[in-house]
Amino acid sequence: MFLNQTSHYALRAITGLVTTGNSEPVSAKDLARQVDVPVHYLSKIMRKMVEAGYVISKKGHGGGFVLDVDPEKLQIIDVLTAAGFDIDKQPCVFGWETCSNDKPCPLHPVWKRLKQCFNDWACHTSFEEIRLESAKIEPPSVPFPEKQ
Amino acid sequence: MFLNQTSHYALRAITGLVTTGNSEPVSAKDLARQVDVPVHYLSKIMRKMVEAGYVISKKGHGGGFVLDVDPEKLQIIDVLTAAGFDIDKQPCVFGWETCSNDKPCPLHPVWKRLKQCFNDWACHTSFEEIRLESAKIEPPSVPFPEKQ
DNA sequence: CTATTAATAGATAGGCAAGTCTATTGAAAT
DNA sequence: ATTTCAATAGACTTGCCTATCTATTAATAG
Repeated sequence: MFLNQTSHYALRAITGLVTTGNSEPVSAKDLARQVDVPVHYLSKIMRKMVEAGYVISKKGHGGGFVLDVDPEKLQIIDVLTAAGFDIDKQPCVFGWETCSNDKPCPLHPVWKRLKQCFNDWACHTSFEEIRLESAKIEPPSVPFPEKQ
Repeated sequence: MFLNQTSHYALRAITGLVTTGNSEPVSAKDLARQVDVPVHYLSKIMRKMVEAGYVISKKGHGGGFVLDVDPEKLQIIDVLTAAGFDIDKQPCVFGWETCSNDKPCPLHPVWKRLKQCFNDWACHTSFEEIRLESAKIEPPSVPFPEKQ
């Protein structure tokens, strides 16, 4: 639910980098397989992460992507924003152009509560937390079946 | 943000019915104009609301839709569900088929928190509350400009 | 009865996000 | 130098949700 495919993929990709926690570059190909995202599509998304400064990309032989931030300092909202998500740009449930706190649509107060709740989650969940939580987790027996 | 167009429209439509609070049928045409949703599309959505038993439809001259529940008893989740939304069917961020509390994906614990938060909101917000909140609100000077 | 209003059903079309393909650039290894 | 690996760029295609259109059914008014 929520968010679009691109945002999901972005979260997956960064989670992938964070949990492998390697200083060696991970190629788009490998990362794509690990987090189950189409390679070329992932590349595009990773470009955005690079532009946002969360990841460094190395071209050529042995190249790939390396995380370039302390997972402690990286919140979910950062990745979503880099992927193009903007909570403030999200129109209210009614399509009123003028909808705002001053001129709210009928669902505004209620909708605002949900937004607030989402925002808290996105702003206060770091990838360090995700790393720690996922460390407890055993991956499924065949995590990402090789595609031929 | 969140949810799809259909869910948004459903919330708008029911909000429209609740806030006019009339026992007279409101035609799809009028409701469509009021809440700014394409008529035919709205009709399809309203069908679902009828099937769920939240609305009664009257055909023919003077017909339309009438709310058939106490707004107090109608929660946002009910309308979303009737519109086809199912929070449990929503796949986790990683596409793992097996993802569950037992075999969670790396983002599962964190994602679960968001779902919980959404769920609380959807289950504990009634249309009576929406009605009350929206009663305080003045609609924009030209709420829904007539289309010609 | 007939005309008119309105919901319903199903088929069809549109638009945009998602995904793919091809070519290019860049870096390392041999 | 040359080959090979890998990111980048951008054009192109696909698929699905959204929206529209047409015909049908149903109910009320006169």
